[in-house]
Amino acid sequence: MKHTNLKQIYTTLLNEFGHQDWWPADTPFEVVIGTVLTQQTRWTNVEQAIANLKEHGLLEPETLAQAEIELIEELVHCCGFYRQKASRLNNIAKYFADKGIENVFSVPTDELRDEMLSLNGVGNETADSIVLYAANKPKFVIDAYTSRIMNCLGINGNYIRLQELFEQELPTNVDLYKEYHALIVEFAKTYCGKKRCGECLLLPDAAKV
DNA sequence: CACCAGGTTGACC
DNA sequence: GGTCAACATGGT
Repeated sequence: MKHTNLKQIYTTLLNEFGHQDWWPADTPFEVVIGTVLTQQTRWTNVEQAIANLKEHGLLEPETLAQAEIELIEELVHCCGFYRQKASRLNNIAKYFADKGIENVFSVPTDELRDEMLSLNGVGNETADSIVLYAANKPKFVIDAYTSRIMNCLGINGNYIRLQELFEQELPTNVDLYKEYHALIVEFAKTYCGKKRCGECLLLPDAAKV
């Protein structure tokens, strides 16, 4: 079994890129909306869609839940997959409007994760992003970049396996989880293309123990 | 013009 | 458990 030095890698990334301070949003519910909109989509497009929703006062569970699907489709069109995203957002808004966002978030971490997973359009990464960045509970977010980098370092495994690896090797800390995931994304966007794998500045720190 | 983006789902093996 | 097409716009 291979080992990595995930703490060392974190330090390297932080020194290289500085604090990312994710997730950019005014409210927790805006984070929830963002997690769905950003699926397979550039963040600049998400910002536009969020601005559109905000203009129409649809960045709250109650109003978004009652909005016309056609209008939501129009506002999130720039994010792609706009039909499914519109209906999923509307459905998610109904869930939060019905339960109350404070109530939704005031359950134990794993319970919240399961609740989010039960919503259509919310898979592993989106559920964990909501748990971590909207509810401020400790769940390490794995994404395609993280998997790619770990594979690059010789660590393979499915989502849960990689998540357990990070959560076991790192101290349970919300701010650390937030910053680490953000740093991985910023690093990978520049240095780890799907086909390209440039000189990896992580390799020295990822050496086997 | 081809490829990719801060994925998820349902069908199938 | 894993793989795959479908979902769709916008940037390089």
